[in-house]
This record gives sequence, structure tokens and C-alpha cells, in this order.
Amino acid sequence: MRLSHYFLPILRDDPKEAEIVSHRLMLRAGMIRQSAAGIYSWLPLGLRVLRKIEQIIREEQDRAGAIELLMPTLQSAELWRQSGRYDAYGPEMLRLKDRHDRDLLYGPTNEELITQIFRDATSSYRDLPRILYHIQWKFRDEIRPRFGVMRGREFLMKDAYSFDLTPEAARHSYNKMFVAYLRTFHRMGLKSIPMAAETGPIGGEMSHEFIILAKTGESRVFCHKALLELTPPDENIDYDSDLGPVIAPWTSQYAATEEIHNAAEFAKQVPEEQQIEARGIEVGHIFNFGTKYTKAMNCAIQGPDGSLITPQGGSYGIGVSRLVGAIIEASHDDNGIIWPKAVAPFDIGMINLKSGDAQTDSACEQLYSQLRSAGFEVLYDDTRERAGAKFKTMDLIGLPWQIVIGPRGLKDGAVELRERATGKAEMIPLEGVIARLREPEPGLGKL
RNA sequence: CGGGGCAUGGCGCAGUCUGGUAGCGCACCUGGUUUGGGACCAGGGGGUCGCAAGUUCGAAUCUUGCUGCCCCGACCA
Repeated sequence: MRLSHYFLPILRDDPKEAEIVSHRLMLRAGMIRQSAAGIYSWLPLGLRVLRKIEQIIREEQDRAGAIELLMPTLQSAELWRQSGRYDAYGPEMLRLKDRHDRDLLYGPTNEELITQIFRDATSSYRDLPRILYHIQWKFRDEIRPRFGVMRGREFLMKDAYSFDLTPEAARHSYNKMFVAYLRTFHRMGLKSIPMAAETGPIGGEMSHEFIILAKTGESRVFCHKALLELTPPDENIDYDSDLGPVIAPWTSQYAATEEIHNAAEFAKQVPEEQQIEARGIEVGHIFNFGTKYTKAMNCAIQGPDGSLITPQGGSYGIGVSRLVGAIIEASHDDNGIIWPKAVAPFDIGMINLKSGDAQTDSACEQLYSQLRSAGFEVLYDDTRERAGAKFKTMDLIGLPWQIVIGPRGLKDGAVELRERATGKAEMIPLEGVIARLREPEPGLGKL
């Protein structure tokens, strides 16, 4: 993409409404614009990140055997009356009426709807287990939206729902999602820590929040240091095998959010030098809630012996739009965002230091086209800005690699390759750029 | 919802106390000089001063009502 043809409204100054760093940087980097309190438009750069995150989530859900569908944003109140949540949910739920004066709501979650869909389409035990998911916009009318996309009212969420015949089978579905979440967040360059959690209004007995540590996190969390060193299973993990032992390293160590933290237990279970007390951002939440919704929604399945079985349910959320902010909270410096490679809006930012100079232009054009043919996503700054301004912009938007091309280096046929995360720069021959970019990252195993 | 604050061009702000018809920096446009970490000079364009009613010869400025947004708290993916 040529910057001269792109839509990237950079702000040089901090907008005063943005308090925390991710919100500030997203506004300044031209990723989002606010439309109303807690409601945002996603500009091209932000959208690209959102899509990358979505895609990683999708791949890992699919790998774990979940099946994608898409439910609407608007739901009928009638459905929610069946589960009893229409009245229980409170003012957080946005309620509206259509022209026939029928009650509708903008979905804050989808347990009722998915249960209805599943119920109406399934009658045999042979059709279980299933995990269905979708990635859709939700609305919760928060009392006080804040922190940009981290706590918006409208937000993009992946939510999955499992249906199983027995509690044991439901436990297995839960474990599948547990593993999928470990892998998902790891692929995004995040260290996520599953923590025992309260179940809240969704209900149920078993629940984990997936927390990433960040100074600006909204809640205090406590855990064993060893949890930070664990690596998730690789892509060859067999999701049909017993996953209990696989997740044991995570579930056997103390890890709790503030709400259920028990200081005495913490002290007893974790040696002082291994204790971590930090702030965290919740990016995922998994629940197992038994028959809460299937029962309320009259969902029954015929078993092998002809008897009716009420399926066991679970739901599994990931805050997709929140993750964009969370990743920035976890990965930035004074100059701007530092995108993990897997979610960066572009792989490479190419800076033409002397647009209009025939030699520099042609070297840039040549490399730009080669990089794209090689499969890289490149944002090419071909504008007439001065060098300094271009550097500042590139640092702000945080693309993993910067390629700096100017007459000085071209004299020797070289360009500068700079890694945003480390600031390390090296001069390499024009022809060597692609080979250099393809070198495997040290320490990054195959996931 | 309780407490605090803000609303003036795309962004950041001054002007409001003491009414006289809107200004600064950045950004933008034109020309010139510049050009490896947010250049300089000159000339320009752009604002129903959040909305409504009122006071007044005259309102960004005073009065009343409303709306939007931000921060702290309780609540939450």
C-alpha cells in the first residue's frame, strides 16, 4: 500500500479524551475514531489489526474442532424471556422496539439464541458433542465506558458454545477451549495466564479468565511466577486426546484475580520469591455452566436408549476488539506501538527518504514490488514528507520492520533494515532484503 | 448513578471574570529555500464559539434550561 494513496489520519498531538496509552496511540495512529461514548469507527489501519486477530482466533477455534456460524446482533425479547434473563439482565442490555412495537434487544451475548438454534436442529445423541462459535459485534450499555476499545459499549467478540451429553464430555470441551485459548493468545505475542474466576451473570461452576499482564491492567491479579514460563502445546496437539494432563501445568498453580484472591492460600501455596502480584487485562473467559440454558430453553436430546437428555453447556468468549488495545498496552514504547508480528497491520514500513529523486524512487519501486511478490504486506511511504516526520510516523504505527531507503545508502547499493521492537538497524544490500526477512526468528518455535 | 471537569477550525489551546462581532501553535493549500529523526520564510483557505430560550443597541462572554464528552468510584468480555 502506498501511503500517498492510503487513509491514515495521524494525530501529532494527544487528544485530551484519551487517558491510557492504548487509547491514545490508537487515536494518534489513525486506527479508530470515536463515534459516541464507547462506540468507535475502525479506520483502515485499525481494521487490519482487528482482522488479523480475528483470523488467528478463527484458525485456533477451527483447529480445536469448533464450527463457525454467524448470529445476528438484534435478538427478540421473547427468546430472552424464555431463559428468564430479559428481566434479570438489567440496564446493561440495550432494549429497543421495532415499528410493530415488538421488543428487541441488541445482543450482549448469545446463549439463548444458540441454544434455540441448536435445540431446533438437533434431536439425536449422535449429533453431540458440538462446539459452535461466531465472531460478532455485541453491545453492553456500560455505566461508564472508558479506556477506548478496552471497555467500549459496542465491542467485537468471539463467543463459542459447547453442547455435550455428559458433564465429563463437557469438561473435555472446556479443556479444548482452554488449550485453544493458550495457543491463540500465544500466537498474538501475548503471555496469557488462565486464572480461576468468578462466574458472574453467565452462571456455572467452572470458569477461567485469561489474563495478560500490563501495567495499566484494570484488575489486580496474583499468580505463581512459573506460569509466565509455560509454553502452550504446538499445533499438532490432538484435541481428542485427554487434555487434562496438558492443561495441568496451568491449573495446578495458584492464579487468581482480585475478586477471589485468598491471601492466606497464596502465601501457603507459593513461595514468596515466586509470587507475582501485578495488574492484568482480561482477554478471554471460559465457563462451564451445565444445563442452565438448555434446561431453561427446553433443549432435550434423545439418547441411545430412547431417554431424553438435557445437554451440558459451556460458553467461551474472547474480546476481539479489546485485544487490540490490550496488545498495545502490553507492547509499546515512548515512540508508539510495537506490533507483534502476527497481528501487525503491515509486515513492513518502507520509507523513501527522498521522494522525487529518480534513483531513490526507482530503488523503492523495485523493492516494493519484489516484497509484495514475495508475500509481504508493505506500507510504502512515498510521500514528500521530510525524513524525520516519516520516521516518527513509522515508529508511531509500529510496523515490525522498517526499511529505510535513501541516496546515502544506495551509493553502496544498500538499504537500512530496522527492527521496531529492538531499534536494531543493519545495512544490507538491496538484493539481500527478502532473504534477510525470511530468516527464521531465533527462539520462535513452530506453534 | 454519586463526585469532579470540559465543550471555541482536523488536533491542542487562549479569549469568558470586566459584553463591542474570534485568535495562537500544529495540521492543510500556494510559492520559494531546504532535506538521514516531527525544517524555515512569505502568502492563503477553513469556525452556526455544543443546542435552545432569555437579558441587551450588541452575547463565545451574562441568565435559565438542555445535550454531548472526559476523569474518579460502584459494575463489566
